[in-house]
Parts: sequence; C-alpha cells; structure tokens
Amino acid sequence: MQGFGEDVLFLSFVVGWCSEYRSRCAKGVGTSLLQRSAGLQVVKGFDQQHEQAFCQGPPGFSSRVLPHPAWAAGLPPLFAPPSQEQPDQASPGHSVQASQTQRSGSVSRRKVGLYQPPRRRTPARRSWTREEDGWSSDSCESFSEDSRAGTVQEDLSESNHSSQGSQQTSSSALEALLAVADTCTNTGCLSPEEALKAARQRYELARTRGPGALSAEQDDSPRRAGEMSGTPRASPRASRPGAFGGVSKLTAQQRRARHRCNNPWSISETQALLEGIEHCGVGKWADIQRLRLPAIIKRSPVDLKDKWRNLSRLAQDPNTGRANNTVPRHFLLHVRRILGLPC
DNA sequence: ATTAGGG
DNA sequence: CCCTAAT
Repeated sequence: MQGFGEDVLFLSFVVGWCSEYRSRCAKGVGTSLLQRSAGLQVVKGFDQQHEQAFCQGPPGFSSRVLPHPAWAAGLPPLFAPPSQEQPDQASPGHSVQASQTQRSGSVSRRKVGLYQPPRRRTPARRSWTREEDGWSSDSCESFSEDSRAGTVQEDLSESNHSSQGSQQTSSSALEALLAVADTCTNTGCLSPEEALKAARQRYELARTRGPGALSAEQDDSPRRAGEMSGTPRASPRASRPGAFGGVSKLTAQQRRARHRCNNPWSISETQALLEGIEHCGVGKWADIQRLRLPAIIKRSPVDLKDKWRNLSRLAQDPNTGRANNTVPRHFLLHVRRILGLPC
C-alpha cells in the first residue's frame, strides 16, 4: 500500500478545496475553473490571481489540482450495453491495478436470505421458466451487456455521455470525490478516516465498475406528473446529522402530517443498490450506505433493505409488486444470480 | 446502531 | 414506506 499516504494527502486537500469552494460560492466569486472541472455552476466574475493561487493547491499539489488519476480512470459501467468504442481509455499512467483480487470470491456470495414468497394471491401471469421467458443460462451471463434494456440505456445516457471525454469523466469522478469530502466537512458524521475509507471504496467501485457507478443521479426518478402529493421530496429524512445524514425519529405529529412518503426508486438508484450489494454483500445495508453512492445517498439503510426485499421478491416472482414497475429485466436477472437462482 | 420482518 | 423486535 504505497499510495495510501498519498491518498490521505489528496483527500485532505480536496476537503480543504470544498470549503474554499463553498466560501467562494457564498461570496459569489471565482468558481469558473471549479465549474469547468467539476461541472458546477458558474457564478460570476472571478479574480484570476486568486484562482490561480487557489488552483495551485497547498504546497506539494501544484500539478495535482484535479482528480487523482485513479479517480479519473474509467471503465464501462456494469449495466451499460456493450459499447463499441471505449477501446481501453487506459488509466493515465497511474497504477490502477492493485486489488483486482478481492473482488472475485469473498463478498456478496454469502448467506443470502431467500424471501420465500408467502402464498401470493393472483395466479401466475408469467413464470420464470427458461423456455417461455428466456431464462437461458447465457441470458444470465449477458446481464451486464443486455442491449435490450432500452430504459436503462436512457437512464444511463447521462453517465455514458460523461464517459465520452476523459475530461468529463474526470468531472464525474471529481463530483463523486467532492461528495465524500463534502460530507466529511459538512456533517462531521464521517471522520477523515471514514471518509477516506469511503473514498477508497468508491474508487475501487469506480475502477471495477466504471464511472457510471459514481455519476450522480440528476433527478431521473420516475416521478409521475401530478404525483407530488404533498410530501417534500427533498431529504425525506435528513433533518439532523446522524449515521447517514439524519435518521428520523419522527414525532407523532410529524408522522401524522406526512402520511406516507412515496419516492419511487429510479433505475439508477436501483442500479446503485445492486452495485453496492455487489461490493458489500447482501444484508450489509449500512455498509452500502456508507459507500455514499450519489444515486442512493438519500436512501436509508432500511430503504435499501426494503428495496432489496422487493427486488428479491420480484426476481422470484414476476407477479409481485406493482404491475407498472420499471425494474429492467436484466436487473432481475442479476438479482437472481445473487440469490443463486437459476437464470 | 443495525438488521430482519410484519404491516 | 413505516414500525418494532431483536441483536
């Protein structure tokens, strides 16, 4: 682990950078370079010299202003359809090849609770049989490259775009890093060590899964038109800092006020959950949440658990759940694979 | 604090 | 999603 100390330095630098960025925003000055590199919004005129100095970073970072090469390194997202190009986009020089090992065996294939479908009501509209529904063994293999998934393609178009140019890929990776660092500075709920751990985990994820795993979700949730039924969508449970930004202990009043939230899971959220499960294993909801994947950063560990339960049910019985659910079929194939079910 | 499961 | 029991 030679690069570790380096990463610590880098992270601390970024943390400082974040607070500087915030204060700049507060003053309404000089964010153009940051905007350029992180895809953030331009504020207005800025002072060249200050920005120069700022971008120099602390001593020792003169040429390391922007994403750690490791973060910038991109691989095709797990769920993306096979892309013709993206030949190698090799990581810029930097050694990004350690620990490819730990991915294979250990995690995610352990005690997996099979949610036994408790006597479902309706007779089967469809069943998971190989013949009639295409559960061939290779359809399971091709999970990560199923091009039939038009919905996903749409859903991921954003992140795919961002993998077009290396610059934008960097932006995406940078945003991911910023998210971690930001959480660290803001909420204090992550110690620097925890933040670093999260950062490293996410780096691993980015490296093995591709930048798609890190690209933030731009509100692509399938929120129907007239469906904003009163509930403030933003931060359903982010009232005060806690394990993941605020565990809600609602008062009786609050509970009555908001009867029941309905925040349908977007496809990218679902994808992020599956990525997290791949990474941490089934049942490790808190760990997954600590990865701080942007797409599911607002979902509590319990939310993750519930979603997994639903996915698991759905994967075992397509008749389960809402008829209009948008979970792509190959996601369910993936779930089945995790569950050790025939695909 | 986390997780599983019922509602 | 919410709530609670059990770790």
